[in-house]
Parts: sequence; C-alpha cells; structure tokens
Amino acid sequence: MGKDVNINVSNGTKKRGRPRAFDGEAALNAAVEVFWAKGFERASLDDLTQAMGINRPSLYAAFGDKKALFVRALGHYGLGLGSKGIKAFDEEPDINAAVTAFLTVSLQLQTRDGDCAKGCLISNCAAPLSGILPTVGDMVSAIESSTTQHLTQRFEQEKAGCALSKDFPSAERAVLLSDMLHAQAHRARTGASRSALKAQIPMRVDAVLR
Amino acid sequence: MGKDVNINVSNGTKKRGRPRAFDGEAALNAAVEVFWAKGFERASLDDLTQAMGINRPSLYAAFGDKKALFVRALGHYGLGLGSKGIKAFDEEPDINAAVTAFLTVSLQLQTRDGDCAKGCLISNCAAPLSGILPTVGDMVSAIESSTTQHLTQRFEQEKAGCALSKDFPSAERAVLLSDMLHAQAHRARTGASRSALKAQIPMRVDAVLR
DNA sequence: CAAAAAATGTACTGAACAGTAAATAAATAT
DNA sequence: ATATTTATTTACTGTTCAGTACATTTTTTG
Repeated sequence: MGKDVNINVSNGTKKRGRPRAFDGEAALNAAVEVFWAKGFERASLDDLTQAMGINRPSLYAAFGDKKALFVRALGHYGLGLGSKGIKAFDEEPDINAAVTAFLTVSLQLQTRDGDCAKGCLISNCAAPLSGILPTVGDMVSAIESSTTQHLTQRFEQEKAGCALSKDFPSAERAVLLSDMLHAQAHRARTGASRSALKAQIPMRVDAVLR
Repeated sequence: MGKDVNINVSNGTKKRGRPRAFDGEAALNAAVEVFWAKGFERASLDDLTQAMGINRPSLYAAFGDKKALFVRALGHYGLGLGSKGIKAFDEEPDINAAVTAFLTVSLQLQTRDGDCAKGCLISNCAAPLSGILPTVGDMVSAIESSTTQHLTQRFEQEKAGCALSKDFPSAERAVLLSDMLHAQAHRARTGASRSALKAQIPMRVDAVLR
C-alpha cells in the first residue's frame, strides 16, 4: 500500500518505522459521524474501526482508548463542522444578517440530508455525558464560553458602530443566542423538519436583537 | 413479608396469586433517578433493580424489558417531577410572575442538591435517544407539544385580558419559553450553578414577554 | 544488508450485560 | 384441603463489548 515517504513535519527528518496507512483527519471525521449518530455508549469499537477504515490496534495506538477518541472527535468537531455557524456569523457585515446566518448555517448542519445524524454532537451527545466523563463536560463548557465571548465582542463592536443601542446587554444576548442554537439542535434531534425550524429563525433572531 | 390483602381497585374483588411486595410508583421513581443520573445505556439492570428494591424477574414481569421501563419512567417523569414547572406557571395569576415561576421551579429540579443528576431527563437523556428508540422520540415530541399548547392557551387568555398586547405572537413565544427550559437544562447539565442560572431568569422572561 | 522502530492484521481474553429458566412462596378460588 | 394463580429467589445463558498479545509487514538507521 503505502509507498509514501515518512516526513516528520517539524524538522524535515524522516520518521522511523512503517508509515501510517490512513489519514488521521479523515479517520476523525468518520469517528465524529459514528459518535454523532449513535452516541458514546452505543458506538462500538467495531462500528468505529469499520467507519474509520482502520483496525483496532491502530486506533488504540493513534488515539488511546474509546474515551480519548471521543474527546478527540469532539475537539475536531468543535474546530470543524461545529464552527461553521460562527464563521458565517463573522462574514456578515450586518448584525441582523449575521445572527440569521449563524442560525441558518447551523440549521443546515443539524438537519442534514440522508440518513445521517440530526442535531449536534455537542448538545445531544457530549452534554449528556457531562457528569459521567468529566473531561467532556469541561470541554463543552470551554467551547461554549469561547463562542459566547466571541459573540459578545461582536455585539460590543456593533454598539460602538451604533447598529445596536448603547444599553444593549451584549453578554446576556450572546448567551441567549447560544441558547437558541441548543434549542434548535434539540428540536432537530427530536424530529422537527428543516423547513419548520427555518420558519422559526426570524423569531429567534428577534429574541436576540430585540 | 406481605400480609396485605390483594385488592383489585377496579371492582373491589381480590386478586389471585401472591401480592406484589413493592410499590410500583416508588419503583418507577427510583428508575427515573437511575436513568436520569446515568442515561439509558449506562443504567445497568443491576443498577436499576438495586435502586428499585426488586429483583430482575419482578422487573420484567411488571414493566417488560429495559426499553419499556425507560418509556414508563419517562412518562412517569413527565406527569410528576417534569410537570412541576407548568403547575407553578398555572398557579401564578400574573403572566410575568407565571413565566418566572415556570423557569424558577424548573431550575430547582435541574440543579438539585446533593450528588443527584442535574439537568432534565427529557432534554438530556431521552432526546439524545430520539433517532435510536423511535418510541422515545415520539414521546418527547408529544410531551413538548402538549406543554407548548398549554402555554399558548394561557398567552391567548392574557391577550384577551389585556395583560399582553393584541399582536403578541402566542404560539411563537410558547415555543421560545419551551426553548428557554431546554437551554437551562443544558446549562445545568454541563455544570452551570443554580445561582448563575437564577441570575439569567429575568433575561429569559424578558425574551419571552418582550 | 542487518537491526531497530513503528504500524498493521488476526485472534483472543475477561468482564459486563440483558434477558430467562426453574424452583419456591404466598395469596385466592372451589 | 387442594388446585390455581401470581410473585419472588437464585442461578444461569449466550452475547456483546473494550482492550490486548503476538506475529507480520514496512519503513529508516547504521
């Protein structure tokens, strides 16, 4: 298979030993899908190794045990798919359009086509584990407070630019917008259709921006 | 043990056979606690039977299998603990106080003292199972749409009584209030303190009532 | 061309788990 | 009294699962 040369990116020297036959990022993407669809407990190692296209010892060597893999998958999701909403938010110059884009892009993810998992890996799979795998609870809190801070900063900028009134409670509304995201994920998980949730976005935007 | 007489409540005639040595409602309450704390998959039958104070065959005879027990526990929670918020809502004549009470009483439940489970059995344990145990998804939807309808009716009454403006979008705001409940549960589950969440209640009430 | 290092493939292990069989106990019905 | 019905007790069954031992393959180092 692998006719590649092992390159250690940090200093350019070649790595000893047999090279990996799989792409770590692609494997993580596959793990995300499995955990997202089945949750932590129901995702068996057979499910994971099959989806990731690697065998068990490779998984353990690369990622540690199942809990560590879940943590890696969660972080990968937070930086990848899970951040698409906030990126869309950043790209909209108008604050109303930005909040709308945040919810709309997130909704696309929460109600994907096909038989893939609905909802959100963080809200629906990781959060329920909070009391059980302590690392997971801390990670969820960290991801969310980071998002909230980011939203708060943007609201403060808009106040400076007079797009929002001077007494706009930025931090509170950032929490509220984050709550809207979780609520949307909850509805998507429990079967609400994309069109039904899309119709609710103006109401949610209004709740955030007054 | 049981020196009781078997009474069939429906017609007063005595029931054949050995009487049950346990109280079905108390057993369900115990099952609720176990599922709430551990989730469906991590709650083992040893956990359940120990907490419920019955042995395995009695559990299977009384409730069916583990899935059926979860469904029963979920329904029991929905009618019992899970409805305390809506009851508090109904008892407050002022609409602002009612919405506040709805969130406050729910928060007590979501952040109980001791080492018991935080959050909500519906939001944090049942909803994640939606795609996996179809019955559960349908039950969650049913419980929530019932709550939303109830809230909507009250809002409409308040409009008739002029406590809310004529153009108040009752149905939308009922959904929004239900969303606030889920968001609070999510925060509680992931470690937010009761006092921190209590401080956010006025903001959430404001989002619902304008 | 060895020797060392690192990854892969196969097959296994011990534990935990959901569900059940069979015997026993406690009540009512005739 | 005896039979019938229903619940409890104990012990078991077959399966699934996370994690690992061991041999093999592929690479770099000397």
